[in-house]
Amino acid sequence: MDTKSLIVDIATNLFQQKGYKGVGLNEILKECNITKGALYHHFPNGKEELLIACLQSMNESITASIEGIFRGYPTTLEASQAMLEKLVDDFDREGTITGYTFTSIVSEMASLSDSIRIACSLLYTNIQGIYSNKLEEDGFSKEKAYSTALMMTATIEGGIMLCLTQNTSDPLKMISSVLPNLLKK
Amino acid sequence: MDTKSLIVDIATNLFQQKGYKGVGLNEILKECNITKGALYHHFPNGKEELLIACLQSMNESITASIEGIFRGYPTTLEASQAMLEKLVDDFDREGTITGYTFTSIVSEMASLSDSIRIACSLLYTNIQGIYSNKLEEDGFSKEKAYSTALMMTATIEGGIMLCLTQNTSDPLKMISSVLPNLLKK
DNA sequence: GTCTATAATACGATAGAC
DNA sequence: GTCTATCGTATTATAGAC
Repeated sequence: MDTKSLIVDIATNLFQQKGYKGVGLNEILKECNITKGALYHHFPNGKEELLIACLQSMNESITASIEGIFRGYPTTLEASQAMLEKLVDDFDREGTITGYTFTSIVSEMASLSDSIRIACSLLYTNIQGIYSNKLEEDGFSKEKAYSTALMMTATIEGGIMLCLTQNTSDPLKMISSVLPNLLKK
Repeated sequence: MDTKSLIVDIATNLFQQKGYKGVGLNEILKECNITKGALYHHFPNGKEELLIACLQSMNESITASIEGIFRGYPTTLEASQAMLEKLVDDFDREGTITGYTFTSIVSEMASLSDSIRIACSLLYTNIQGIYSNKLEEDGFSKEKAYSTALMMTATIEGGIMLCLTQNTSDPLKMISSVLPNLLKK
């Protein structure tokens, strides 16, 4: 594996856990076992350039992961519940949720950097698009699919926040059990 | 107004906008027009003690604000839509949402400090309690009221995140319009 | 492409005068 | 109760050797 990918992988993980300002370059370098010279060779504009590379990487892997799950199930309800089950398992195993969104980065940086805000926005658009397409396959009208997909995105995102805050996966479990009501035509 | 309250008020605002790590002491001091000596007199344990005071202050004012709205309307639906309308207005006017939650602090600090995580958790519990009580008044069963209140909390929280990311109040408007479905018995 | 060494600045926190 | 001055450390970033 090349150094640049290694940096992006490790930094991505750290940013998701502690947010952008919560991670120093030294911490990244230490986990990568490299030095400043190497990092600034691959990312001449420093930390913010690295963050944007991480956001793109997350965007691709998260979108691919959700698409994979949604291809594997016939209906939006089944796919969504499988996805939520995965999130619950992740949380119960690791005590945190990485690989679904980057809430901590959004809320921290949305007011500070426009280019980062837009990169985050793109991810939500992609996720919502996956939901929306599947709902249309289920027979929802375009409008109803759009509003339902938005509700799903917001609910799951908020549910993750509640899990992190209460330090239990119960909120996401509850959301999964209530999902059939949300997905009624 | 005394200095301690002034510090809490200004710091609260800054923390909500930029997160905990995103705000330096110097920025707070400058806006307060005081110096380090004054701040450390009122908060001997420094920044983290100040944050906890801010969280308590936010908790009280947010809870009181939502309770006020919920007292003023006969049903959960009407009260919730009034609350969402207020959030939308705030966003359209100020370009950001302060005074409903502290998402940025939660997601940033949940993994780092347990005492802060718990302080954040308390706010969500309070908000959810207000929703839940009103739903029981509406005739919901205790269980149904609980799960519906959780959905409301998650959805609105996620909706705020989407607004911040997309830099538009549309997600919260859409959530408000879909709310009647969520609040069906 | 990676290293070491260093710069310049910002951070949170403390001591002591008034 | 508020000030000034300072400490020690962490921050991002750069220069130059190899």
